[in-house]
Amino acid sequence: MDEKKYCYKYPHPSVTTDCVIFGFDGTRLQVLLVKRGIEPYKGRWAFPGGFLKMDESCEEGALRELREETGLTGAYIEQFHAFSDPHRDPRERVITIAYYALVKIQEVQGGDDAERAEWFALDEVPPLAFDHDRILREAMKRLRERIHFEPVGFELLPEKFTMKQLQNLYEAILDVHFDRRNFTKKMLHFNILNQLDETTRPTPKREAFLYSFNVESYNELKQKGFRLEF
Amino acid sequence: MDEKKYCYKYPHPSVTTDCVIFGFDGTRLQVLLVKRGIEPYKGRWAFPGGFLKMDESCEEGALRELREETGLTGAYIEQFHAFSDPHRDPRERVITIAYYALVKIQEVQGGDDAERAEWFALDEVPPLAFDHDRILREAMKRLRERIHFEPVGFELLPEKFTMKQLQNLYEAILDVHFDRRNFTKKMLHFNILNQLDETTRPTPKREAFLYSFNVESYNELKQKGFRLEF
DNA sequence: ATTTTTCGTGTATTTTTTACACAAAAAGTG
DNA sequence: CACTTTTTGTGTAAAAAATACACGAAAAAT
Repeated sequence: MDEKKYCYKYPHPSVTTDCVIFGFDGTRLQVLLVKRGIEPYKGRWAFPGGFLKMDESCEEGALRELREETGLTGAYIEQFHAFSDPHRDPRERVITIAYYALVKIQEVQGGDDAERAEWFALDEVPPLAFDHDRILREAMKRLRERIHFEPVGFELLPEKFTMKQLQNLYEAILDVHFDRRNFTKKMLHFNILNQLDETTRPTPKREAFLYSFNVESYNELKQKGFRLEF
Repeated sequence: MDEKKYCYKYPHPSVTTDCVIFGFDGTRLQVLLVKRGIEPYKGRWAFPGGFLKMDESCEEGALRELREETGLTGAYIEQFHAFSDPHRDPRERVITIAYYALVKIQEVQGGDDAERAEWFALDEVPPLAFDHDRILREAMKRLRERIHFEPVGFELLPEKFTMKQLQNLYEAILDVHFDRRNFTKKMLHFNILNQLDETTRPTPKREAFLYSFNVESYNELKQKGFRLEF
């Protein structure tokens, strides 16, 4: 029989963490999904996540699940919402604390013990398990706000990137279009980019300058309470 | 004996909601605290909150606790963070989903069955129970961000208010100072204010125009994805 | 009547945003 | 090799927004 040895005077909900993992392929935003191997929603795609242990904070739990299910370690994660509809899980009362992670997509491919994990472009995400469709919408909404206060590119782009990639990223997240020249001008004015001497090696057409983020300048700027305007 | 009849195969944390209630007295931001009547932290001030029931969402739970502990009904609340340090409550593992409420302070005074509730100006908040000091800091941080996307004055100011009150509110939340003339100009350009024919009745010195928010214009503007800039 | 406080208002200057076009680099084509 | 195609770097003029700033009028207190 399954022994139920943890007893309480009042009913307690289960608590899970789920993690929406964002990556950027240079053109489009992507999310990493895992295929569920068990009921409910067996065979459906979902965000990696699972039950919280009693001796870990939600952040620790989210990072652990990330590692276990996708092989990702030390990702940048940020909590964005707790989902608590009493019937969001058909089995029992489960509250999930949702995080989003920003990862460099090219550092994730391969090396994962989770073959069940797969990247999907945002506009090609299949119907998800549980209320994960809603979770994704909320994650996007939060990311869109976040980008005004933090240069999320730090986490999503490779060390070296072109101005076009950076612009593509902002356009993908905010779903807008910028004039190429004005975007460059504005971005450089923030003074948080290093223009490198190198250019793109496997050049597509004409080779472009590479940039990297200047963490020191960014932190300095942030101290003064600035905002990235777009 | 205290019967423990709710049993699970794995340990479950307790889940509570807590609510940081912001009000504005025309000059300063205030928060509503309740004095704890029981251990732990008996006699310390804390945010109203309590255990979540199994058949209610966190939002419902937060609103219920608000009503029970302060008499407030139908407040505007917004979830902002789940606090989950394994030792944040000395008794047992408790995860709290924290909300902030924005209320019209003048509609709250009196009428409360909770005499234990009291308003404190932000810079006069006493040391709080549990990790509520941290919760307050996070709530402020979130409110400060929120104000760039939503006119929080809708909820914090009375129906009719003066431009000075509105300016004081923005200054209190953002902790900055604006030029009176420039603030007025900018605010009116958003076109979400109705200038009323009335002026302040119990006039302090010279009477000032009263304004109200124009919800329709605001919603229109919001649809287009605008941002309040300050 | 005088003083004190708060209110409403406008303009000139600076800064930021926006719109916009051409020449050079590389690759692909035949 | 010439030619075409795609992508890159770059600057300027016009419009809009942000800023700095001062005085006269209304009301209350004395």
